[in-house]
Amino acid sequence: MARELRADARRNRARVLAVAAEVFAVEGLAVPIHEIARRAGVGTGTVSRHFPTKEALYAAILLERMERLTAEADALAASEEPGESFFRFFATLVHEGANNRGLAEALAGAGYDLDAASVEAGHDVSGRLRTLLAMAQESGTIRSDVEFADVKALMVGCQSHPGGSTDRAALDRIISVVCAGLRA
Amino acid sequence: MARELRADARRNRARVLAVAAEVFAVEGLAVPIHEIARRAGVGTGTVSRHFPTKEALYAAILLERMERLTAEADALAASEEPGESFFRFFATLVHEGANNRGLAEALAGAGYDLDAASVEAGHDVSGRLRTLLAMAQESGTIRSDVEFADVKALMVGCQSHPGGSTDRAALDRIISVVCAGLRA
DNA sequence: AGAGAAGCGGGACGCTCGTCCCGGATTCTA
DNA sequence: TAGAATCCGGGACGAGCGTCCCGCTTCTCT
Repeated sequence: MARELRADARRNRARVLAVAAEVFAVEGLAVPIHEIARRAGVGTGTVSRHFPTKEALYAAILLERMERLTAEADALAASEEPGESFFRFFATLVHEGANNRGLAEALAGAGYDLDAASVEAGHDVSGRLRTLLAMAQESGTIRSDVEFADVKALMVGCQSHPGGSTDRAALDRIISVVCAGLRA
Repeated sequence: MARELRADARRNRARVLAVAAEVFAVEGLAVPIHEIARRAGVGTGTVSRHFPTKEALYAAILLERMERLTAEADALAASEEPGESFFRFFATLVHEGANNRGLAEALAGAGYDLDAASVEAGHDVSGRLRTLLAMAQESGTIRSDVEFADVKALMVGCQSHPGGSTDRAALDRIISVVCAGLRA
């Protein structure tokens, strides 16, 4: 089943992936497929052959990014400071999402059911955040009454900060507000 | 220009307004006009005659609600505790938005340019929040480095809390987290 | 180099949604 | 109560989008 792809097909596939990653990051998941095809200099048929559905296209892009994020979370979970680990991962997610509208939308659940796919692939970003939260609460760093849904909502809010992709200071400021509020 | 509306026309207009208010609150601004017409027991033409565009329809609904909110903000601004006034108004907005998806989307700027219309009508909810924030910072209750955009982003986050329309405790909890974080 | 397979382009199709329009029904007025 | 003004219903139309398909091109392998 692992048929070799023809050389031009490989090239086109890579072009589409690169363009789509860029476009999704900057403009969100709502960009039309036609537009991605146009910018990649290919026909729409080429896109939909490599990625039968739109969901498949950004799953290919976002799952890779989620893999990196879960790896980072696992490293943090192994560290010795549960509280700081949570704050650090939270900040990472916010920054990542602010610079990648597509990812932010996916994490916010605004898109298709990408969450299920990521869980299945073992790249469950939300799950790691939940784990780190539990550890931080266990250690007494974070208010014990906050729930995971609260944290997720706050994360979505931070990511929605206008100009968050350019104004790094603003992002750090809003993160510090949230983290201060979460502290026990 | 103030031509009297025919009796059946008045009835239909009121039905459409009532149904639309309900539907927008529960399901957000994305519901099709056809669906609103169907639930109101009316043709789509009837809706679009009374409200030439979709934006006009929910402007008619949301502006009234925004009017109440700005009035409340003005009352709070006249009180003697700038800090608490801000927190109270913030909480009001979050609760209101959590129980009214359409309003939350409008405040988040997700919809059309309703903000401009509300400013023109003197029901500038965002503006009032900005004013209360400035007063609270002046009085030293709130960190002086936070900006209005930060507050707005946090508000959007709180409103996006899943099940915020049913779980009032969760809403109060996340609000308390944010307010604690904002304190100087 | 030539045959056959693999891939490409972009138009076609189906769907959803907002807006417009017109023949017919309803209400108002004299 | 009859004529005229007003309003209603819902189908038509156009725009935007995702997906599929087919005639043609390009690559690969011998």
